[in-house]
Amino acid sequence: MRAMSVDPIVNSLNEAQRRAVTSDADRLLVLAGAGSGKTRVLVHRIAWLIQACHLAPHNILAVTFTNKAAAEMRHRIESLLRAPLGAMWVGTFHGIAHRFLRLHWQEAKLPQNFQILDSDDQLRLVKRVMRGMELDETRWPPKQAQGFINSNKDEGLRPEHIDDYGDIHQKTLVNIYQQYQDACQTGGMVDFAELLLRSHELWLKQPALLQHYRQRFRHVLVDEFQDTNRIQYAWLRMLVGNDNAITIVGDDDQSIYGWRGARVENIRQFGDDFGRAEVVRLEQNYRSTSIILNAANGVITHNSDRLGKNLWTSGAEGDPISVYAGFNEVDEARFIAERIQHALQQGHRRDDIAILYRSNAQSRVLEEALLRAAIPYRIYGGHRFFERAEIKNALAYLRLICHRDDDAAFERVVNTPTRGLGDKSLERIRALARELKIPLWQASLQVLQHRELATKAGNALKGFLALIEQLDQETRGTGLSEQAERVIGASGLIAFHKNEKDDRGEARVENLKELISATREFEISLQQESATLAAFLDHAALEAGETQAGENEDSVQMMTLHAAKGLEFPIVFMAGVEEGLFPSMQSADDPHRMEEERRLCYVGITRAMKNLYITYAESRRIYGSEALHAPSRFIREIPIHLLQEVRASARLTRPMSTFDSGFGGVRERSAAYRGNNGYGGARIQADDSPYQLGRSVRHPKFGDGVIMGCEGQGPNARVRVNFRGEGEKWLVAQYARLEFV
DNA sequence: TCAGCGCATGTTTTT
DNA sequence: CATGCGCTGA
Repeated sequence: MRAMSVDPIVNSLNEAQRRAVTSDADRLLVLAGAGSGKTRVLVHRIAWLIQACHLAPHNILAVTFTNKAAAEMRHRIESLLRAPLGAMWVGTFHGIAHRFLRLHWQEAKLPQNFQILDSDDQLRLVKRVMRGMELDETRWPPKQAQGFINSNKDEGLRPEHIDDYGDIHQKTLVNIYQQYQDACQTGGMVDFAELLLRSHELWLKQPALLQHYRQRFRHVLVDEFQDTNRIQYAWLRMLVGNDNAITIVGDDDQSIYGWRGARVENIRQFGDDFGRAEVVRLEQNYRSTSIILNAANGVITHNSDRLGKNLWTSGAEGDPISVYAGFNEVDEARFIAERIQHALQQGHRRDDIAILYRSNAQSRVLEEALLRAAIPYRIYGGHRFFERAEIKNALAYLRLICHRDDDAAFERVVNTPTRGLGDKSLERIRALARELKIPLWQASLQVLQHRELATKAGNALKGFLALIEQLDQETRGTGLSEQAERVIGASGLIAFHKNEKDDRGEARVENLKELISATREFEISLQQESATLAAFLDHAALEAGETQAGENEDSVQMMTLHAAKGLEFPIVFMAGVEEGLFPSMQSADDPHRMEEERRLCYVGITRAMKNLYITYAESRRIYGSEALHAPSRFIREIPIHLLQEVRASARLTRPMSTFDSGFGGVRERSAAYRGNNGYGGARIQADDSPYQLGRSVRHPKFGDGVIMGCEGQGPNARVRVNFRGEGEKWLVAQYARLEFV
């Protein structure tokens, strides 16, 4: 390996990138603007450390925020070096902290088989603890308590470190935190924030261990440093110490997670705190046209709190940014769908196009518009695979099998599928568990022993305990996938979900089957012997699973602005760019939050490579009622010569011109708009086919529905109808006997 | 045990 | 508006 030339590592880099990659500074801060080759620098620097500085992969630790980023980084390093890097640690903060805790469970005072609690499990546990404290859930929202616990852990604080100011409210929350923590400890459970806090404390209390890792990790590299929170910062600080090297890469202008504890200040603090750092700025952008870049710069310069950086490109100027004012959100969506269709006709791939929005609630109308235009799309976000209820149920069975004391799992499935074990019996078990500070499983055994339950409930409980024991014994020594298959089969979950009356039941059964194949894939991806049930459960908890249906199909990408960070698309639509929505209303009063909104806008704009469309609606239905919003201040912050207003088709005259009125002047709405049917009506159809999109129809068998699409003409036309209850069907017009209603 | 009702609630999200 | 939750009654 050493004989290899380092040329490929540095040749393709620009001057700044090369300085960053080859720097011999112990503390290197790379301020990397959007699209400036951030990941590239990180990847090449690691390769450089290995090949030019002869650092063993074993001595390097690379930390990211998401599993996806970690996987991508490893992959890119390996393909650059053309060698696998088994010994190098690349992972998320949480993944790495977890690894430490697994290796040193004893020193960390955890049971060997401790389990990871995801936020859903955590909330349930918080609720349980609160019920034990007899707190009124309306006065003390469990979600808020959960947030309190997590944000304190993220700050590195234990209950005893929190000052309650003698305030009852605060006192109660601290108390909940304490009791929750006790419950975690007895149950051998660790939540996400705990992974970091615990491993930080582990080093604090075990200097020898810390020393060992300091000797091992000579160089630590961190991606997206602007997203680190306090505990992550402290964790890094401790691991690096005074003698090791650290490279951090980040962009203060892309800090959009302040609301969940990320501290941009960490970047600024880095220099002082770690000792003088060399700073390299990456300002040349390789992604976007200069118009898009200048727009982004125009917006972000309105923030005062910046380290300062100016992106530039040597590339083409490109097309102006299109701004469209929809008269309502349906019209806005219609416009977007129409433009997408146009782009597709020009030969663009659907994958090249993204629609970005501030809040998930916006996706629905957009989705409907794409559906109507028959454009395949994919929505990022929402529930991921391992977070789905049916999957969590199945996993709970598996968790109980390898860990009887897992109370979260116990609670979840003692009565799922329902087996006649009511809340009263359960409460008795919980009470005993609380009293004796023992897990629910053991409490159940005792309750049974003392015959404290009604016969029916008692038998149900006995049956449940026996089922778990039996499955454990039967599947001992069998492979993971076989075990999963057997357990899911015996749990009765399949029948349970099949019987659900919604049409969702079927999908759930499918998901359960997919879970079994996920265990198979897991076996294949690891060596057989390390693919244990416990390992799979960790995997499920730490990687919620990107698996989404239709992932491979070429489709338009829809996601929130947050979810878009780190991605790029030739064509980007930013929808709902209105005051109150984006920037969000709840950020209006706080200048810091307003700056974060602006950074979010900066992130959004810089996702676009060639074409950017900014759209907003003059009127939008929000929470049932209609709201009139002014165009977002962010539009005004873009230099006006970069913008081009897209006017609605000639059929209607706009009541307000975006530019003439100086944004947000006259808000008069003409009667012509009110009269239309909510489908962007007047403008949408010139079609003489009776099967118009959105039209309500009735079918003798399927009942009422709405036309979602139409192919062909005349009697042979095929019509796509979304029936209430029946879902979507394709019908041939001449046989369908559709009635218009 | 489960359906049905009234009520509160309503950004952004990874691990 | 629309969803999700807790509580109530059969």
